[in-house]
Amino acid sequence: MTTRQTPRISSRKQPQQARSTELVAAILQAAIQVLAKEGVTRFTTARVAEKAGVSVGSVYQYFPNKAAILFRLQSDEWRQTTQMLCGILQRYDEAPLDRLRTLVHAFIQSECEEAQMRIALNDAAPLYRDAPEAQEVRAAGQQTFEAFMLELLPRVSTQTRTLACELILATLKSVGKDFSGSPRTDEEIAVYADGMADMFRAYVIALDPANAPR
Amino acid sequence: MTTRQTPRISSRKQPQQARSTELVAAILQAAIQVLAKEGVTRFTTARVAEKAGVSVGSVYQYFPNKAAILFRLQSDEWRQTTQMLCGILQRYDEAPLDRLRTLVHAFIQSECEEAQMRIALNDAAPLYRDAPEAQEVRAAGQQTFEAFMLELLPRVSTQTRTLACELILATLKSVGKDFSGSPRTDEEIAVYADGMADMFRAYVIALDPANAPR
Amino acid sequence: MTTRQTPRISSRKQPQQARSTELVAAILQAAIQVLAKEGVTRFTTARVAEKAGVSVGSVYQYFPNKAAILFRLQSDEWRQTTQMLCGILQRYDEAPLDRLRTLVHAFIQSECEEAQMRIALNDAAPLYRDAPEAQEVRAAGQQTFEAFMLELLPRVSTQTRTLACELILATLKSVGKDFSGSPRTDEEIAVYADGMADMFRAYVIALDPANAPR
Amino acid sequence: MTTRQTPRISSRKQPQQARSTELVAAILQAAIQVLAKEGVTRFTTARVAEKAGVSVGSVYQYFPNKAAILFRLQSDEWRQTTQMLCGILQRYDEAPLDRLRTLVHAFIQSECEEAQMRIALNDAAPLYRDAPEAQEVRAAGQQTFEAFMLELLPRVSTQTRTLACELILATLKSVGKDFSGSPRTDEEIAVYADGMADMFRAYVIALDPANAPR
DNA sequence: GATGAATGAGTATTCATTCAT
DNA sequence: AATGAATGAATACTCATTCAT
Repeated sequence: MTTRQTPRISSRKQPQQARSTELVAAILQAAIQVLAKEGVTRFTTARVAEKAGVSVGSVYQYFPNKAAILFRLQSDEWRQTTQMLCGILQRYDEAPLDRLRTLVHAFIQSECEEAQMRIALNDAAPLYRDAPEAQEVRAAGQQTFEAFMLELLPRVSTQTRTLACELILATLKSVGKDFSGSPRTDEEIAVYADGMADMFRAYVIALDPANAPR
Repeated sequence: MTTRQTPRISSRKQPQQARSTELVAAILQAAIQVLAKEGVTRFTTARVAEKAGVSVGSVYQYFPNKAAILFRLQSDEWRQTTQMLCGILQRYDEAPLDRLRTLVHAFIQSECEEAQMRIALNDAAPLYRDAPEAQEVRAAGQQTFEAFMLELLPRVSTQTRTLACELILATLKSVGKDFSGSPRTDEEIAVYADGMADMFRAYVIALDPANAPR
Repeated sequence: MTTRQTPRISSRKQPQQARSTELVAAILQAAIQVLAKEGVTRFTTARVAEKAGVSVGSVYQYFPNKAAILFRLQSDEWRQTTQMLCGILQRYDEAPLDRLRTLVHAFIQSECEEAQMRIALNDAAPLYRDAPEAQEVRAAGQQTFEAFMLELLPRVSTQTRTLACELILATLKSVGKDFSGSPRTDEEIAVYADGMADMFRAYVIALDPANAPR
Repeated sequence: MTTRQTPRISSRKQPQQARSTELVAAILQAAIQVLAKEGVTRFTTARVAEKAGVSVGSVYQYFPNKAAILFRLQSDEWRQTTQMLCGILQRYDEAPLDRLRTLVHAFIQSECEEAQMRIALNDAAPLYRDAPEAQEVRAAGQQTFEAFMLELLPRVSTQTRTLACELILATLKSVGKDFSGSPRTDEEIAVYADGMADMFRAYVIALDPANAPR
């Protein structure tokens, strides 16, 4: 395997002034639009700059390269999703399996929003996937979910729990992505999410029958 | 959304002579290598031709464009996988849930083989995804699985069964792809496949408890 | 000026056998169709061969290169036109100026037939223009016309007559080509041809008033 | 007839700064040289860029495609010629038929200048002919000539005058082009232009004998 | 003679990135 | 800091022509 370049992807500078923050926001907004409207293959820095109403130079002032913009878009999205999911998982007043169902619904729904852009962003994965920063962001959300699984499956071996955790998260993520690949109605989304929640529920109960409703 | 072009992807000519078949094979082999070694972004017809030891012109003699090569690679793989899975699903002497477990193992394992190339091929999806030919190939395998699910869940409503079918296939496919994204040992593969099979099993039993072992 | 290649354009071999003659005819017919249907830029030997139902190799058996096909098309057309015009000019029972008018009509009309192909053929001129053979063919028709002009302007100096001859022929040819560039109705063709004939008539009478009707 | 594409041909950006204007000029100059030296078939953006001493990218910064360069060359020439001819036609102190003669001389002469390049440019016509912008430019010059013809043939029916106008302009243009196809001495040019002017003169007088000298 | 597979130079165009202003 | 002109490597695809069978 030839060494493939994995350029640095972090922002070139931390925009601390209001002006800069606005600029970065404008660039990201423009990037989202270009991505949704033109697809990955036509996602160019020039187009982003034009849409953002700034010069290419300015884009390169805040992002070291094209991949960095895409990566930023992706990690912002991960951050948001993670936050949302963590919020749901920590509603300790709801039964764990209910929270899981709620989470599945929320996740699938959010995946289906702006699907066009998400597909394009996903298509762009080869451009930023190999960057080390990408790994970190992805790891973050896992923590909370592991805590939740501990709550759900306290009597199960760590190994089994970890596997269940990985499996459910992976399913949520990949199948959600796959599902959102085609346009869906709210009805379809609800039905699909319910199905997935049912599957997770059955799995969790199978792992520890104590989770079965009395 | 601007109209994105979806070029024809079918083979330019059916190689009926031995010579031609070899050539096509050489091109596809070369394509696999280029894909694995260089990744999608560096997957060019010129590189494929060079690796195959033929001229670019010859590549274009058998494939109308770059996407067609990738699509061919993908559909060949789909065909193989589908065949394998169908073979497993039709072992009527084995208990259905055992067959499902076998299938999961076989699938995950096959996904992890040549992972490098598969990832790259997956990354290339935007290039052939929209082609009509792609839809057809994908639809083919679903038939057999639906028959199998009918065997497994005969008492369940069609709607529910269809949903379960979709869900399980999607999970297999997407989660399998996701899992194979990182290098895995045989041990890891076996454990993961078992976990997934457990999940499917629990789901199926939940849908129709008659599937539970006595 | 860099030396531009002016390859030989004559037929590679004189097809003396019936079979060959048919082949050449088929190729030329196909060439006409390709030219009319696809335009110069898409006029390729492969397309001609396919249309003619022969192999590229066979095309190259009878024509040394692509330009030769085009040149042959052109010179065949010149030959035909020349014959037609000579026929008209030699109707000694008609008044010379009437013959000239008839000739103009016939020429403009013939130019407007198969205009599509003629335009394409004209566009292809750079491909065969420089060939020495092209000169010869063009010179042929001039003879007869000079004879006719001598009949028409016997009392005028050779120099003047030659000039008039050149001028009228050039006008006929170029303006005819230009006029046939746009699609025309029979009515338009007749009117235009009449105009041109009027102009030539006035010119001829001005050169020798003896040509004026009494 | 298959649809042939007709790409946009207008300049990509208006060069408002001195630097840019120079660049455009350099590109056009280079284009003229390449055209004259190599002919249409070897007229490539790369060669133009190299001759101009700029990068291909820069060429594409100012011209959307190759045809646009050729079209620009052609329309610049049309503009110049038109201006010159209009200037001559509006010398109201000269007799109309004298102006016509002057015009013919000027036109033929100008056609014979840079003939090499003009031929090549003409050969390139298929590349820009179909563009809508081309139509407009060509229509412009016609206005002035129509006005002149009205001055010359006030008593003639509109239809006849329009025909004469078309005919004379077409002859000027096409026969001029044809004549300039071969290299010519000043002497030859003068003689030929005189011949053409004689022909026009005779035609105009025939249409309205009032134009005949007393 | 006929075939048509194979060749590979040639072409237009794009786009990430830099850097002088 | 901001600009955007300039760069030029890279890429998909075509097509005239040859030549082994």
